Amino acid sequence: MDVKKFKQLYAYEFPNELLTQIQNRTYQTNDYILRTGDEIDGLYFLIEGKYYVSSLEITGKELLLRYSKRSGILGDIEILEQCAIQSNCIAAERCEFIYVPLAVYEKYLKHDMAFTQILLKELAYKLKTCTTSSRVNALSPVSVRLAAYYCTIASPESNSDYITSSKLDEVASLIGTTKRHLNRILKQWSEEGSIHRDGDHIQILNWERIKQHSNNVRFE
Amino acid sequence: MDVKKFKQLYAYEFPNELLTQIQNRTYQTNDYILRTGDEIDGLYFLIEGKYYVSSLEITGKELLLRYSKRSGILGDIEILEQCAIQSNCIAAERCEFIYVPLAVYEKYLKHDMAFTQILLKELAYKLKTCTTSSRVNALSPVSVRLAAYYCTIASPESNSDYITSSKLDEVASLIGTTKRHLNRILKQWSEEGSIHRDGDHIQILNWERIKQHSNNVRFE
DNA sequence: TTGCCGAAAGGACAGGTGTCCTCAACTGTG
DNA sequence: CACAGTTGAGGACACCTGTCCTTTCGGCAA
Repeated sequence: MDVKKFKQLYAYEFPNELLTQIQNRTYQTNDYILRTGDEIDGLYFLIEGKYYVSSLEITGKELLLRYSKRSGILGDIEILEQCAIQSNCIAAERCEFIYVPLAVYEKYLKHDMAFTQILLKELAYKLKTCTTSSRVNALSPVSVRLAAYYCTIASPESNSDYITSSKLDEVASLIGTTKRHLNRILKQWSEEGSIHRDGDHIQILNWERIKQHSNNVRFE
Repeated sequence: MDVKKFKQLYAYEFPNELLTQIQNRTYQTNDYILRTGDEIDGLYFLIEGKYYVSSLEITGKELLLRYSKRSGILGDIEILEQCAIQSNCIAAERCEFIYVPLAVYEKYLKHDMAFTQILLKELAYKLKTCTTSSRVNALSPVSVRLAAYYCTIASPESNSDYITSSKLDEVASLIGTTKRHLNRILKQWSEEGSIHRDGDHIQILNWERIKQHSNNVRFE
């Protein structure tokens, strides 16, 4: 149980009597953590890894809503609004969560001021970034969004200039466009020498240029 | 002081000793309630009227983020994230707010569980709708957004089929487009007989058709 | 090896949308 | 009344982007 890590990240210590009831949950890359429409069963606190949140359209299209690494909470909206899961939450890499069952929240933590403050902070943060990205998404052309996407997922620590194109198709739907269009943009970037395509991999040759394309937009 | 109204809407009663410190604030149509970049001074609880939240782009473009009537809180993100005001909040009609100075929140209400729960609920609700509209906005053509806009602002109670086009230009930037394009769409709707343009006013002749155009999207 | 199949890339085309510009109507001033 | 300035509508054009379709290529079975 990584409660130490949890304490570090969220500045909160669970009461001792609850320790037996909270769990560790681990997900591998591409695992679904939450699935749209399902019922929520508790709160998930990210303590390691990275995940993304995407939502399905009426039209079958998908849209990347948020990217989270280090400290991020899942299930909060659903529990507070008492609604079905709003979006798909998928592990972008191996993820570890501290899982608090809904019953534990309802019975104890709901009345715990310090804990409530964590949720409050998190929601405010999410809302702020959602607002930003809403704005940006609505007004940025695909090329900017794609560049922003690369800038976002390229963890500064991972030195690999290779971005495993986890299916170009997938990337496309994540930023709300089509593979066709991504190809167009990638071709253009290839021609200007900013990237090199190598089968399923895309090698960024000129990060500066890509950052420039991204226009400072990030999916945080 | 409309604390009764407040209690009704938010199911919370201020401690007696705070009653002298909270205020009533009234805004007329088109008044700015909050202005992007300013410092936040407190929490605003809507108890009467309607306002909208819009945000300015780097490019100078504007985008309608949210429309609120009955019960809506302003200033929460800013206070919790300790940041400058994120968006412009403007009265769409005469608005009344209960205003809680920042100091009062910090000193008393921050530690009040019931009050914190209100904020928590509100944030969850906002986040949920923001997520929805983000999705929708990113994938709906302007015609849908315009229809949705009309459907949203046309309060069911106001029988007037006239929508004061509070400057077509303004509407355009609010839904993230240009006046030119709105003209195109309005002309089309005119031709199909759904609306009638009459100077600065737009008369909706066929609400059903407009609702159809709106594709069930709303800016709530 | 040959041929079929599925995936990926890209060509062609159309529709949505922004920009720029022109024309017409309206307003205020002399 | 005449004229200049302002504002709104709409024409022309170009670009962004999605859809559909063709071509190419690698893998796999006969």
